[in-house]
Amino acid sequence: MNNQLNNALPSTEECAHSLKNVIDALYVLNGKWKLPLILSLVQLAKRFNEIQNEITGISSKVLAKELKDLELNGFITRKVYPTTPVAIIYEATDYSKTLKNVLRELSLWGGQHREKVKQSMRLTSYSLTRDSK
Amino acid sequence: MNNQLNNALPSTEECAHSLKNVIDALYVLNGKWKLPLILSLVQLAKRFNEIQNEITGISSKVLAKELKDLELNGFITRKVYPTTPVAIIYEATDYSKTLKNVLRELSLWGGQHREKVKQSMRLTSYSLTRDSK
DNA sequence: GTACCGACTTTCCCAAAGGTAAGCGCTTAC
DNA sequence: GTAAGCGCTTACCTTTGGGAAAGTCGGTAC
Repeated sequence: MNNQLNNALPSTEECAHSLKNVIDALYVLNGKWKLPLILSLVQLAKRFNEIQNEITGISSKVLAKELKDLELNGFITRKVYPTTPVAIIYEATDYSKTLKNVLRELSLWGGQHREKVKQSMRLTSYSLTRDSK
Repeated sequence: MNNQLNNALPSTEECAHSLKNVIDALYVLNGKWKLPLILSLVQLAKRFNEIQNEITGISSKVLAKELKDLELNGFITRKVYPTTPVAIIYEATDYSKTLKNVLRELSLWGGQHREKVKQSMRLTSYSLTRDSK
């Protein structure tokens, strides 16, 4: 028993578990677009073209494939509203919403990270201008 | 001003920001192995073969490439200890540690997700045995 | 001097991800 | 009846990821 207090160092098994958990999570959330898509639809249900406008850079082919994938895995539902013309709305399921904390932390980190990259870019271009003169 | 209280609905720009943040984050954390590797090394600095034993499934080629990548991006450092024989230890930088919250949430979610998948597998195999009889 | 370990590198190969561009079936607008 | 918008699909191609297996280079142990 090397775990006398609850906040002692995590045991080896706990580490292995969290490693396995992360690997399992990434298995379904793999690729460039799944998390951005889920985030976009958790914020607001949208139609195909609206998504494509928001997530700049994704092609219709890839978007269609990713949406199918997300639906199969229970993250979103595709709803057809019989208006004229029909409106096809993709909306996040409750299961998607269990990712909220993950998305929040990832967004926070992404913001900080961009700042850090900007910093180092400034330094790089500074040393470049100095070196090239 | 549609934001009378701090906890009002997030504005459109805020949504767009968080989307951009997540996309930027995934740009450096892409692939199957980066987050698992960072997690493993944040828990404890290790040598090459130790990592390969912990992250089962990764080949030495891919591991070498990912480690180089992570070093270039400032997530880990490669330290050579002049013992005999030399020990090469990969350790997480402080910058890696800024990912702690992301990793914790991802691990938590991964654990829940595995439970959910197990559940649905049980249901599927039940209906399969019923259908096939 | 031969065999083994650690830390890779190299080669070869395959599959999946993803980009580009065009097209299609339907419907409404003009 | 022609054009435009929506929600895709298809075909083609390049890039990337990644697995298997063998090789390499400097140790050290015997």
